[in-house]
Amino acid sequence: MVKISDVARHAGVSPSTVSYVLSGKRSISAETRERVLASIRQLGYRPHAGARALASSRSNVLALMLPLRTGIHVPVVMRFATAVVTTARSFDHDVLLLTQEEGEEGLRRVADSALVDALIVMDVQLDDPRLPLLRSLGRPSVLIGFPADATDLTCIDLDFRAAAEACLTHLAELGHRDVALVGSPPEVYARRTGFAERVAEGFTATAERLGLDAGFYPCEATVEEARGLVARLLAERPGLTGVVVHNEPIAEPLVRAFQSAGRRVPGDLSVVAICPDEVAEQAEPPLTSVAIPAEEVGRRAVELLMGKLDGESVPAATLLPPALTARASSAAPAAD
Amino acid sequence: MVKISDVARHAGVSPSTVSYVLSGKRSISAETRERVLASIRQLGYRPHAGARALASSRSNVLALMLPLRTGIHVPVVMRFATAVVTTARSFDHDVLLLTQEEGEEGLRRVADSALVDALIVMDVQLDDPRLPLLRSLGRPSVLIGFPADATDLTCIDLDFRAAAEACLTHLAELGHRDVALVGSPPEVYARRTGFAERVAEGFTATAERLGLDAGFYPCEATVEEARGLVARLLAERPGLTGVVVHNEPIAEPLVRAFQSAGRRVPGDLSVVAICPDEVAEQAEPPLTSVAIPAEEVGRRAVELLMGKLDGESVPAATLLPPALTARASSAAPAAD
DNA sequence: GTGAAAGCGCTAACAG
DNA sequence: CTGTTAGCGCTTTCAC
Repeated sequence: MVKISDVARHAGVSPSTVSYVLSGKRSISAETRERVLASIRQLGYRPHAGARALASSRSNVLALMLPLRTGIHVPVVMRFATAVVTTARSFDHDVLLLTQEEGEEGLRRVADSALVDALIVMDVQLDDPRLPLLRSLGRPSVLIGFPADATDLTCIDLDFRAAAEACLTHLAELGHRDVALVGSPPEVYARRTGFAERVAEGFTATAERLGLDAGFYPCEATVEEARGLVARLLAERPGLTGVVVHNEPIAEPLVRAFQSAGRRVPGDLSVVAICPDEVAEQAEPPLTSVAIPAEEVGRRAVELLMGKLDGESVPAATLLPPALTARASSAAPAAD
Repeated sequence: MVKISDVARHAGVSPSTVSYVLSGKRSISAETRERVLASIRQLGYRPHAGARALASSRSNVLALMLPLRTGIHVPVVMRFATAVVTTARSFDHDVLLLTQEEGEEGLRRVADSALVDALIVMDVQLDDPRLPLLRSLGRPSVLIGFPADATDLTCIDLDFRAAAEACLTHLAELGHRDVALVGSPPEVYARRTGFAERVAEGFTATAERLGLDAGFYPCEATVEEARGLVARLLAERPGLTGVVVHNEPIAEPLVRAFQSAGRRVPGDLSVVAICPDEVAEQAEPPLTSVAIPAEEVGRRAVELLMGKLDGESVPAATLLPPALTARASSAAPAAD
C-alpha cells in the first residue's frame, strides 16, 4: 500500500505538504503542488480512510436510514437514496446504508463509533422514538419528513398539506363539489406518519374552507381493497365526482375499478393523485398529479447536512411547495 | 468521547485487555471479562471505527454497488439490498452504498482507501468493464450475476437457464406445443446482461430438446409495447398457447392485452413468469412463476464474502435452483 | 492470564 | 511557503 510518506519522498517534500495539497488548507506554490499531484498520480496514492478519520475526526461518511416497511412505495425510496448518494459524492462523502429495523441502536452505533459524521433518516413518524436520540447524538442530522415536535431538529419534505390543498383546489376550480380522499393504508395512520396525516388535514381543512362535501377513506394497497372501496364509494356517495388519491400502488387499480363500474374517467369522475411523476405518466389515462420530488428532497437533505457539518446555520424546516401537473384524469364534472 | 484507556482505567486493567475482551482473541479470566464488560456498559464505550480500521486493517464495512438503470425492476433491487444489509449486520459489518454510475473508479476508490474490506456488485454484464478491476483489487468480491468469463471471480445468482427450462417444461407437461418467450427490453440484451441471455438460451435449448414451436420476443417495459407485441403474436403465431414472460413490469399488462383480444387466461393461453413472488401473487389471475430469490441471493452473497474474508475457499459459482410455483395462469391448452 | 509499548497512516499545531 | 512532530484510538506483538 502506498502511503503519504511514499508520496512525500517521491515528490521531495514533507508528508504535511502532501496532506495540505490534498486538503487545500494552506497555500502551496504552484510548482510544488504540481509535483505532488504528479507523484500522487504516478504512485496511485489513496489516503487511508481510517487513518484520515482518526487524525481529523471526520470520516466523510453519512448514514442513511431507509424504511423498508409496508405501506411505503419502494421506487420512491430508491430515488431518494440515489439522490442522497449522488449528492453526497459531489461533496466527497460516501453513504452508509442502515435499515429502519436497526432503529435507535443502529444510529447510536454508527454515530458513537465515529463511523459516520452525520445522519439522514427517512419515514419520520409524528412521535418518532429516534427523535430524542438524534437530538442528543452530538452529530448533525436531517429528517426527511416532519415529526410533531421538531424542536432542535432539521427537517425537509414536500409540503403535503399544501399538496392536498392543491389537489382539492384543482378539483374545486373544475367545479367539483363532492369529493373523497383515498388515503394510505390504515397502518400508516396508526403509526402516525406525518406526511399521511398532513395530507388528510390539508384535505379536510381545504374542503371545509371551500365548502365541499368531503370524505376520507384510508385504503390497503391491494387491488381487492381498491375494488372494495370503489364499491363502497359508489354506494355511499352517489354524488361523488372528484377523488384525490394518496396511495401510489392503487391509483391505477382504483381508476380501473371505477371504469369497470361504468364510470368514465374523467367524464364522470375526476382523479388527482399525489405520487411520483412516472406513476402518473404511466397510468392509463395519465393522472393529474402533485409530484413527490424525491430527487430534490434527497439532494437538499444532503446540502443541509453539509451546511451543518460546516458549522453554518441552516433552516430548521424546509417545506417544498407542491407542483400540480394537469393530465388526462381530471376535467369538469358532467352537467346534471 | 470515551476511549479504550478510559474503560481500562475504570476496570483496573490495561487497554490491551479491554481490546482482547472485545475481540476474544485471547482468553481472559471470567472475572476480568465481567469487570471490563461492566465498565464498557457503564461508560457507554464504542470503539472508534477509524482507529480500529487503522490498527487492524479491517474496516468491517462492505461496499454494495447497485444498478439504477432502466430495465431493472427496482423492488427486486431493494430486496437484495435489504438482505445484504441485514446479513452483513449479523456478521458485524456495515454496508456502504455505491451507485453503478460510480463504476470502476468508485470501486477502486473505496477499496484502495481501505474504506471497505470487500465488495458486492450487482447487475453484472457478460463483458463487464469492472471485472479486470475486481480481479486486481486485492480485496474479496462477490458478483450477483454471471459474466461470460468468471475466472478468478466468485459469482452467485438464480440459475436463469434452468428457470427458463422449468417454465417451458411446465408448459410442455401441460401439453403446450407452440410457445413464446416475452423477454426483457432490447437494451438489456444489447448490453449483454447475463441473466437475460441465459433465459433466452435456456428457453431456446429446451424448446429444441422438447421439439416445441418457439419464438423469442424482447419487449420494452411499457403497456403500449406489450399491447403491440400481443397484436403481433396473435397475428404471427395463431397456434400459440403458452407464453413465458421474463419482464416483470409488463407481465400483467400482457395478460390484460390477451384478454382484451378475447383470449382467456389460462383457457386459451397459459402464462408463466420469471418474477418475484409478490408480483406473481398480486397479478390477476395470479401467475404461475419461477421466483427470483432476492433475499437468498443477497444473504448468500454476504456469506460468501465473509468466508473469503476469513480466508476460506468458497465455491466460485453458486447457481440457485429455480422453484416453480403453479398458480392460476397456466393450464392444459384447450382441445382443438 | 495480563501488561507495556510500538506502531497503523494521517492531520494539524507549532516552528521557521 | 514548507518542514517537524505530536498525537488521533486502537490492535498486537513481545514480555512476563
